[in-house]
Amino acid sequence: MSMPTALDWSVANCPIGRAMDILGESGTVIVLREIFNGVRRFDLMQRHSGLSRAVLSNRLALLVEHGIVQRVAYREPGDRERHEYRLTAKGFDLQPVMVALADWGGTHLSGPDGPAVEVEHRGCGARAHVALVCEDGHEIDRLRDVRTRPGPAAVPFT
Amino acid sequence: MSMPTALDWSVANCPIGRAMDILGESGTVIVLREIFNGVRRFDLMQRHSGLSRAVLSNRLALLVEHGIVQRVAYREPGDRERHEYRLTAKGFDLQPVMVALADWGGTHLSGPDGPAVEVEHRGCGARAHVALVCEDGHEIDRLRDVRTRPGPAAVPFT
DNA sequence: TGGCTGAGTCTGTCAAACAGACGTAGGCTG
DNA sequence: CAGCCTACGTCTGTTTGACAGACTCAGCCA
Repeated sequence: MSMPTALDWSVANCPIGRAMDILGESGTVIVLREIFNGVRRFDLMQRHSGLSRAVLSNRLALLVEHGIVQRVAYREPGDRERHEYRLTAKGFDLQPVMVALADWGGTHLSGPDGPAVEVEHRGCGARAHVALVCEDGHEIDRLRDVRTRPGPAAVPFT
Repeated sequence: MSMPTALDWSVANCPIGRAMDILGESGTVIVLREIFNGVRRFDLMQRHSGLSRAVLSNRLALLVEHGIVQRVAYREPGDRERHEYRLTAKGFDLQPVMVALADWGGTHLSGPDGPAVEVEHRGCGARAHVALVCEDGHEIDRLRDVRTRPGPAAVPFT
């Protein structure tokens, strides 16, 4: 075979697999959507997302455990101490994933009226979307110009 | 409240929610990873991904149903007719999602040796990653410069 | 004829999701 | 200070889904 591909490499430590171990749990991405949208408190998150309390509680614990969100105590005047959930830097780095999802969903899964949410460039006001760029700075507009290759930690597939 | 956010809008037709109705089923993204990596046949896909046959069968049917992959008949000489699974244009448009996931997983979930898979710009050979750009052509390097806003099909949240 | 391969389907068990009730801590109201 | 309200969970019983592994079936091959 002349073209080596990710075919021949073990999938045990694949970054997509590892990411999906966390994000693939049902509800995780929905929770992240709420937090990216500024919903930080349990109750509002539950009502807004429609997830059951048990699952929301579980997914928040999972995200905290992986350092994607952190649980922060705060106290509003005349109220008892509460906690809210905020993105860490690691969590914030998921923004391209979220925008890519919103982009695809808005393009391919919206009704005739268009998407219910858009992503905008703050200040400029234009719609933002994800693009592929390479480290030499080229913007890649033909997606087929991209392929996967084994990285430093690749292990052959048996 | 001076800052309108996606907070106040119904989530029923949210593009991320709709996307996750498909991609959030456990295994869907793993199947897509295999297909993006060029694995097109049931048996190899099953062995390579580690998914059970039943789930793989289900997820492929789901992806076909949503027009993300198509089932194509082919026949190798001296063999009976078989089928393989290929991305449609709609499926191919998921590439930014996959690259964003690989990017994040490679950065935040790899062992000390680095990621097992990288994405390269074919020809140029440099690593590719996702970036946010706005429709006026600005590259957005500070992610906080991006926010969500209600789109044309937004519905108030009660 | 019987075996092999690719591509699924079936079965029985076990984990997880759901709706909805319950618990609890602390402030507030009468 | 008794009882209520709110925010934030946990518990329970039912049902759905995942998993491993056996079974099926079609067609080529020896």
